[in-house]
Amino acid sequence: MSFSVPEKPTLDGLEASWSNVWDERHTYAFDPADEEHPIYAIDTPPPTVSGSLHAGHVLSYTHTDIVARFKRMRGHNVFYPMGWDDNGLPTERRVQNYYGITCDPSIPYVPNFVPTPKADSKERHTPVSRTNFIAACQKLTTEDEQAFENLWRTLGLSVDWSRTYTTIGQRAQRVSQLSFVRLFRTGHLYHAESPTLWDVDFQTAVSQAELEDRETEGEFFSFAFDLADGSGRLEIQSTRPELLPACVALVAHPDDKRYAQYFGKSAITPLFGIEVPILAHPLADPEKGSGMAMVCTFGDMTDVQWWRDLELPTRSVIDRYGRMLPVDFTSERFPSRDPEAAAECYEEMSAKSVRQARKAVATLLEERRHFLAEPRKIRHAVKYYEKGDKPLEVVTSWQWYIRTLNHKELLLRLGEELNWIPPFMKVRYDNWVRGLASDWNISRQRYFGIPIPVWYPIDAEGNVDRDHPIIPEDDELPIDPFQDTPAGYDPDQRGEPGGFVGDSDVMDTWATSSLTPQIATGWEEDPELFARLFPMDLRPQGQDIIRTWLFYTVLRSALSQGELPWRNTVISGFVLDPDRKKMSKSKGNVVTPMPLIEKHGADSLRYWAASGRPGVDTAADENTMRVGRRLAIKILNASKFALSIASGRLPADPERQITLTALDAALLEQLKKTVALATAALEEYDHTRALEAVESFFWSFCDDYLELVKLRAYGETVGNMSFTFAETLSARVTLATAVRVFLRLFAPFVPFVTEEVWSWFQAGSIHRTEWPSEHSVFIEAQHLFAELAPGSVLLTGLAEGFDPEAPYLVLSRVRRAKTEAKTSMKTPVAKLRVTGDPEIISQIAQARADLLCATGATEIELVTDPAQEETLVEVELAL
RNA sequence: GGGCCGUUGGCGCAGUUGGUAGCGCACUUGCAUGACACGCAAGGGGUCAGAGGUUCGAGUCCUCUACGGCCCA
Repeated sequence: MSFSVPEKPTLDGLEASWSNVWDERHTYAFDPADEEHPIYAIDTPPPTVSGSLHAGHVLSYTHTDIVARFKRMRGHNVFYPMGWDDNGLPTERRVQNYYGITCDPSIPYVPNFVPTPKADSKERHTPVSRTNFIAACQKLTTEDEQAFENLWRTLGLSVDWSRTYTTIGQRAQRVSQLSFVRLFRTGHLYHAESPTLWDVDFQTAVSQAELEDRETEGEFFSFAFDLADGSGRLEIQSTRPELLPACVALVAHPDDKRYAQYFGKSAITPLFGIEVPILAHPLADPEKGSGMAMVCTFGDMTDVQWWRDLELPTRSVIDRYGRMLPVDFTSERFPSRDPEAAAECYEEMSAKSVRQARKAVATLLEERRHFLAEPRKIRHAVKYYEKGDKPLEVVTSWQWYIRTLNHKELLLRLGEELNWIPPFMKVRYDNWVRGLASDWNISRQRYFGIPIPVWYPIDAEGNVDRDHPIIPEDDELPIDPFQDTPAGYDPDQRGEPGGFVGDSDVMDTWATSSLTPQIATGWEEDPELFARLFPMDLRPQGQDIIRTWLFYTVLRSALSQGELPWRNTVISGFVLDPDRKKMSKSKGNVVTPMPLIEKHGADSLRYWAASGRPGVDTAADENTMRVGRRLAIKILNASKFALSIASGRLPADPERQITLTALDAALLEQLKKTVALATAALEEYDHTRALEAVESFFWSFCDDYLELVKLRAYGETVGNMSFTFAETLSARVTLATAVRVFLRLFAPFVPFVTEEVWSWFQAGSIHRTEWPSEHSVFIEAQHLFAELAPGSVLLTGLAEGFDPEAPYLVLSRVRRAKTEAKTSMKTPVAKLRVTGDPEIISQIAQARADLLCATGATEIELVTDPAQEETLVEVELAL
């Protein structure tokens, strides 16, 4: 066995040197030509490049990398690409702030425009054309992606970087648009003018998954509706009286006895005098306010449901900017009994913001004595866009929807088929699917996204005909309906009567990132590859995006492939700051990884990540990283020591047949058990248990086994004792085997230090070496033996039932005696007597020479006493 | 309001099918010994959030409560 160990091994610089070597040698490349090995395909989460990578990413991506490395060593052809999510609103916002520009589609394109980082953040943003804006987005995301890749390489992720994709790239555009047109043709996608949650600042529609409830101060107003037949009046309580002109009905719960007599009658809206029906609906909450609610088009999504279920008319009063629309109370839509009075009241509100209008209408209600009680301050949950600052409004607009509501059962069944790690995470998916309230709106009124691949005809009068969208053919894709012309039209017909117009919207980012399995595996591009890779094996992801990313991906795959996109999902927990608070930008407690790598080393950071179980929140604990660093250093030193002893010069005259000593054989047995345990744990995605098993075996190897056998392994004469060639060789083979095996068991966790040590004595990457098995341990020992002593034969002779704990106990008791005497471990032992039952004594006898060497005793007296249950070790030091 | 997870020595965590508690860090006391002082040895420290139940026996199963966290209304 030949090897070259640095004089003073170090962890410093391993990240840079080995990540370069891995890159140059394509160590982690997926081999599409390999038909022999089973494929293991990972659907990596594409991180949002407009954000920054934090310790949470390190946790989850390291877990995935451990799986990738384990599977690769188990002989799988691992498909492990990285994606970057650079599409969408977060990127737009970063670009706006970074370059100080804002998109204005009405401005013409400037060919030589070069965005430059803005020095002063307070400076006004410069408006630029849509094309220039998109170019700026592309420039910045490219730079951001490079920084992300560097971090991942430094962390040692075994990604195949030749297969990187982005969610705004050509491939993603084609896949997203292709999926769009396919879903349109199969009826899973539709276009409708319907009430939609709308952010008035961002000027875009928002989907159910992007909602956030926020506790907000509000006022509960109590006012009266007169019954239309003049027989009395009804009390209504509402937080949004400005919607009174938009009222289309009153509803109460069908079982609410207080109101049973009124169902079927009608009432008159105060101030505006519009007659509205009184109806029953189970969603009306008898406990809330007076138990009777007014339905307005639209205050919230409950209104939308009432409006749908009860087939009510539409009276929109709020525009897309959150201002009150003009209303004509003589029209059919707003049939007021007293149009003049209604118009006079509405005059106070028209064109005002929602808040101002609320104030105005409250004043009117007060003046005209419609209030039944003083307004009452309350705190209530109001829906916001998760990135927005103003409450969402419901506006009616044209949007594209993917059907979800009629697929609930299918989606639940697929959730059942998926292997969830940990299993309880499935509940979140089930709850989400059961609670779906609307189809998925994928239109976004933004710029940096994948265009909706649709045009609309313009009729002779110049009206856009949205009922007959023009859908491109598959082979035209990807298209930009702003640049490209539909078949059968000339470019100069754009916007003209009898011509066409492009859909100006882009797709929701999730509409693309829900297709990462299809994008990565070559769907509709490389059918052969796709057939081999899809469905994929693993989806790792955060628990916070089960209802978005996981759910949407399952949906897309269900609708286009009719099956799950992957077989397993590992859900990671959150990273908490060292005080066990959830990290968030607003708290300013976000832990960034690069400084941690610089301080502790990549292996140490990975060790920390590996100590967190899937689904369990884990604190960013530097202490654990220090432990990881200690382990890495120990691997370095112990390996160097064991290898240098094992490869020392041997005395001549080898014996022909050699049997391992009982202690050495027992160590190999322990090694086999450790291999079995770690392998089983990793197969179940329980990397924590695997690491614990390997780690604890390794420390016992260093502290007990190594100490016991080192003199024997040197093969020198110690005092009055000398070892045979066979005894020395037995120790050396065992040491070298142990190093080879535990390095590989550690390799998925700490890839840098294990690769470093491996390179001292083996050709090729450890990460491409076969994972050890119980069966292989002894075979490897034989191979090493053949190298160390050519021509000799190693007999099995593995000692059944030999427990190394027996000699370890004696060693430990002698150490205790020395510690208690506050003396050096080198202190000789004058007398050593062990009393115990016959089995224990016989085991200790088999390690007698090793014990004499390690304890510094010249003789060991063994007393057999079947009555001695607990082994008694008597030590007398030669002080 | 509904759901999920957690509560084990000062801190961070293990505890497979129920059988009188383990690990690491920290702490204390020592040790220059043929790799490692970023080391080694030994030691002290917990009636497993609380109450009740099942059982010969519960950290481990059941019920309730409290506290913490997250998700959804």
